[in-house]
Amino acid sequence: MVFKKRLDYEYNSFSVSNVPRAPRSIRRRHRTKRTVGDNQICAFELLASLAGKLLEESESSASSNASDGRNHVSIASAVDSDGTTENSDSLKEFKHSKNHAILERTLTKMQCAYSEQTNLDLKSAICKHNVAYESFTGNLDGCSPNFGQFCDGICEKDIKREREAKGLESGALAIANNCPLKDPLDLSMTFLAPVNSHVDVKLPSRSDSVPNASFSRHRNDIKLGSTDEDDQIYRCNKLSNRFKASRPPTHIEDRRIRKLLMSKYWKVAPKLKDFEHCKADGGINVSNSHEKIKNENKSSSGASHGACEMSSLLTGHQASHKSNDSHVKLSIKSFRVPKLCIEVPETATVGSLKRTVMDAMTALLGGRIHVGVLLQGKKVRDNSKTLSQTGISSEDNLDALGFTLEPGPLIAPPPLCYNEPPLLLPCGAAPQNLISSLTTPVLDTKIPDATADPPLLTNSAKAMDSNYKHTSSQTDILTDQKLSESRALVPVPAMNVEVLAVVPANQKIRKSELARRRTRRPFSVSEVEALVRAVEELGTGRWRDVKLQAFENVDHRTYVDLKDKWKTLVHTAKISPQKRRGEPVPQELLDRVMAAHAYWSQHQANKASIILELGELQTLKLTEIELW
DNA sequence: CTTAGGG
DNA sequence: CCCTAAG
Repeated sequence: MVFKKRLDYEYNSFSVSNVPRAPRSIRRRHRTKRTVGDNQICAFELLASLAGKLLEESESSASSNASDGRNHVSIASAVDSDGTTENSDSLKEFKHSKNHAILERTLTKMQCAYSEQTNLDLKSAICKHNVAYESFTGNLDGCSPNFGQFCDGICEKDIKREREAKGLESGALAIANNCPLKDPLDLSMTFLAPVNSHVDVKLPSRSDSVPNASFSRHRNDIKLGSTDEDDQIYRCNKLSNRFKASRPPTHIEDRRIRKLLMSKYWKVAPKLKDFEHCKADGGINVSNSHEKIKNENKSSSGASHGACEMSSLLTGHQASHKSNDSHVKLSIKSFRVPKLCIEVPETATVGSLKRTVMDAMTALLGGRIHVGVLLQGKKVRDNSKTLSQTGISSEDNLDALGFTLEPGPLIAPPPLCYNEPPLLLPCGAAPQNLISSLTTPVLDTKIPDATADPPLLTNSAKAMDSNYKHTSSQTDILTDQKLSESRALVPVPAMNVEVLAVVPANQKIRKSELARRRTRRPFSVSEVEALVRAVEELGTGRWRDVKLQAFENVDHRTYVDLKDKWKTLVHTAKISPQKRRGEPVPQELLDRVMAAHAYWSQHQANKASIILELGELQTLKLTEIELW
């Protein structure tokens, strides 16, 4: 190839190629240590994936699942708190998916159980079952990078510790945990997300309604576990094996996963109708049980009016009282996060699971969510009225005050968080994925740093094993579950159409972009300069080398990116300045681009012409000589 | 994995 | 930027 030819070519005692390529093996070794950023597949991606998968699954129905013998791990975060019988009905539907990992079964169980205690007091229910909550923060205001700000210490382990709402000053919406984390197997998940609402509220996650299962999150981690007292179904044996990661996940792996998810599960268009109605307190249901969703819809009651109530409901228990200074203080103790069922292949990595959950949650919370106010069950639509005029200041009415999370316009959630690793945790804590482990707290994985590779897939097999042991010792059900190959994550949104919009499943959303497209990162002039210099030296056929030489430590610039950029640079240089867009590239650089382009083009065609070329391309010549 | 190109 | 064929 051209490349080799160049190596052989010498002119005036210097080789054309100033940097001979090392043997592949060596180069590879070198590369292995390189990390590729962009691993953090944001929540939305996950969601998208889930949604797609879910939809597909729902159509293909459970039969396929059962028959193919594949096992999936399903995670449900909560059950509706307002005990309506529909829950039980819908829950039954879960049973058909026998192939699902125990977790799902557990969940089902829990749900059923839950339905029986519909009107359980939130507090009592939670405490009774020792459901623990941890919280993480998220930005409801459209997926801002802040989403990743999962602060430690946000967790509230005691209801009494709930902080007082700070009036209308804070724009944060917080979900706090009311119970101590007593059971390591908690599945509850709590969110602490800043929102634009002008009320600082704490919301216990939906877990409040799900006594048996909960997602708990420790320091940015969500733990999965079952608290089922009778049978600790949550067996991680198998799972642990599956999640073993012999090596850190590579960029490629991530992409593979994404590819799989995207290609396989996005094809089936979701039948939104099936999800049109959802419980008033509904949420995103990720599950492959189509029927279940239908049932829920059927039975759903309050959801019919308005797309809004469906998504999430700040569940009651808002304690409020009128202060002396005529301020209305509200303390929303719980915020229901819609049920979140996630199904992932047994072979999925922990990292992918984390991302899946993250995506699901992000999609849920990341959309343009609006806050609705309910008074006496009625929606207060007039934003201009004062609280007192509305009656919200009335002591009597405060108890009847409710908040809802309403899906905004059918707009894809802001992409911000997609690519920006949620890991940019301001808290200073090591960035971590939402869910650090499926098993016990022991699993907490360390996530290197925001810029490092996604920790998602970095769990060491060892750690996993140990964790698993821990878990398995308590339960062994998953043992016979063979989580076979996998399938992509299947998100099954079970909410109204509007809510669905929040999920990437909505076809109106550029699924591809939402799901996997990396964030656009325009090259800066300095980057272009570096690229040009490298290409001048190395030519246009050695992108890997260019990458190594000029962008070695810039993870988000792959050699393909560089190649593409060069392509565009050449194009840019050819078109009139008026047609150029973006940050203007100095003409000087463009000239060099053209020179190098012409130069290396010639070389490719005829290496012998290099002498002539050198004579003509002074800039290039100088650069090369200098480097040589 | 890299390259090279089309999308 | 993505995706893919090719090597």
